[in-house]
Parts: sequence; structure tokens; C-alpha cells
Amino acid sequence: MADVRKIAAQIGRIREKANALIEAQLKDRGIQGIVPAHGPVLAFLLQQKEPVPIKAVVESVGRVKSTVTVTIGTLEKHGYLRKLPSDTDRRVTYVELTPKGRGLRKDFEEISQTLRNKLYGDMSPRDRERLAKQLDQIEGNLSA
Amino acid sequence: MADVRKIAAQIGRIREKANALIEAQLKDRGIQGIVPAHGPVLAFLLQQKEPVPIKAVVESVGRVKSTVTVTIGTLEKHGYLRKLPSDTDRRVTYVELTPKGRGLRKDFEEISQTLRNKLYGDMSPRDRERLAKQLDQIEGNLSA
DNA sequence: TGTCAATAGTTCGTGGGCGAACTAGTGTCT
DNA sequence: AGACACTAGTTCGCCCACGAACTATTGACA
Repeated sequence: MADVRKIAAQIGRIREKANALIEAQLKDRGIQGIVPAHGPVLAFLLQQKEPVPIKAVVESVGRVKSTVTVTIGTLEKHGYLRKLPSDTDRRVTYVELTPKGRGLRKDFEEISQTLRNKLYGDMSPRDRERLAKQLDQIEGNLSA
Repeated sequence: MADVRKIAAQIGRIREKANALIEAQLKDRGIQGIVPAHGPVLAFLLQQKEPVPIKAVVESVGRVKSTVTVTIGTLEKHGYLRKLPSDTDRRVTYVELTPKGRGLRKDFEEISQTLRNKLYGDMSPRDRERLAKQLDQIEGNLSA
């Protein structure tokens, strides 16, 4: 019997299990230096065709800038991205993926797909849609 | 339009917003030293009538024992619980809520209720039940 | 009984995330 | 030009969470 009361704890557990699956996938694929927390940054940079200011990353990923500073530092240290100064505004630093970073695209997409497949299991498309709508709803409720 | 693809990120955002709401509630009520991470420990201890071994807390809350050690240390430091040695097995430490800790029961229940109310909003009981079942399902899928 | 494994709990080092404070550079306005 | 606000990014200290290593105690068993 589904317990409507413990929904918050349950959402927390689902998130942790999803992260665990991603970590296992990364390990299986021998990808070093990447953890689930890097996902939003990578997803954003993978869809850029040109270097973008760090500020744009901050606005995209839903983390404060001090966190993004460190995340970008980690990705740079592992060779997945490169920083370049702006020559029009010297406060600004641009970032772009290196070839090694762009090489993550395929793994990223495959891991996302694997996660969705496992998460949804044999749930019908109609139920998936319904679930997604309900999650939209509760996210909106919490934002109000 | 609900996007079935970004469900993992969405679940993460929901969790963060729920935690933010809990923190705001705690602050409003002037409760010091308690953060959302303490919730599972408090929930477990609130339903105990006698001191329980730390090991029981560990098994209940889904955190590793080193994490629970620290959490219990924090709660103790703020006077919400007390540790007492076992006299039959000197490896074991029991914990129990102090009166101050038990005094959190009402706030705990009210905050839980507030969170659920806000999270579900005007969702019908039938939809709530359906959502809870679907979350059960995806949690199970991820555990398999 | 003496040895060795198992158990309960703590400590330590690492990493993600935050907010506050800081640096450096740019914009504004008189 | 000079003062001041604003902006981009970094640094620092803190908390949560983890795993690995450690301490202390108990259990098993030859």
C-alpha cells in the first residue's frame, strides 16, 4: 500500500539510487574524475558550440557560483574543459569543453538513457507522462 | 508539456525545494541546531519508548555509521539527545531523546504536515495515491 | 585459555554544496 | 577625473555524507 506521507523521504531515496546507478555506469566505463554532480555542467557545455562565460554556467545549473567555480576547476584539472580569458571584459572567464570533454557526449547520452530505462522499467508511456506531469505539479507547488 | 527525459534532475530539484521549506519552517519556529538531515534520526527516536543502540539508528536511517556518529554528536551537543553506555555490552552505546528532544515532536509533525500540504497542493487523493504508487515502482526499479 | 574473527562505534581524509567575504575589473554619474 | 556601485569569479570556513582505518570489546573455537 502506497504511503502518501513519506513522499519526501522516498524522493530522497530515489535520487540517491539514481546517483548510485550513474556512478556505477561511470565506473564501468572507466571514466575518471566525473561524478553525478558534474552532470548539469556537462549537459550544458555539451550543447554549446562556442565558449561560454562561467556566469552562463552558473545560471544554467542551479548551483551558486562558488560551487560552480570548484566544479569547473575539477573538470579542468581532469582535462575535460579549458578556461579562456575574455579580451573584451577582463572580469569574464570563458569555458569550453576539450576534445576529451566532448568525447563524453556519447557516454552521457547512453548513461541518461540507461537511467531512464531502469527507472521507468515497464511503466506505460501514458503512466510516464502522468508521472512527469505530477512531478511538474509538485515542483511548482513547492516553488510557490 | 511534461518532459519525461529530465526526471532525475527534476527529482533532485524537488528534494532541494522540500529541504528548503523544512529549513524555513525550522527557522520560523526558532529551532536551533536542527537541519533536514536530522529528520530521519529524530523520526526514529521519537517513536522509541526506551533508549536504543546507535546501531539501531544506523539501520533505520539509511546512512552509514560514521555519518550517524556525527549526526548524533550534533544532536547531543545541542541537547536534543543523550548517550548512555550499555552495562551488558561495553561496545554498545544507547541513545535517547532528552525532554528538549521530545519537545520537537509537535514541530516535527506540523512541519511534515505543512510540507505535504504544500507539496501536494490541490492534487486529488486519487492522484496522490497514484503518484505514491508510481514512486514506489520507480524506487523498486532502481533497486533491482 | 589463547588466538582470531566479528561487532560497535569513532576518527580522519575527501568531496559536494552553501554563504560570506574578498579581488579585480567595469560602469555611472557628477 | 574621482568616487562609488556593480559585476565576475575566487577563496574560506562550515556542514553533510562517504569509505577506510582505527579502538575497544565480545564471541567462537580449537
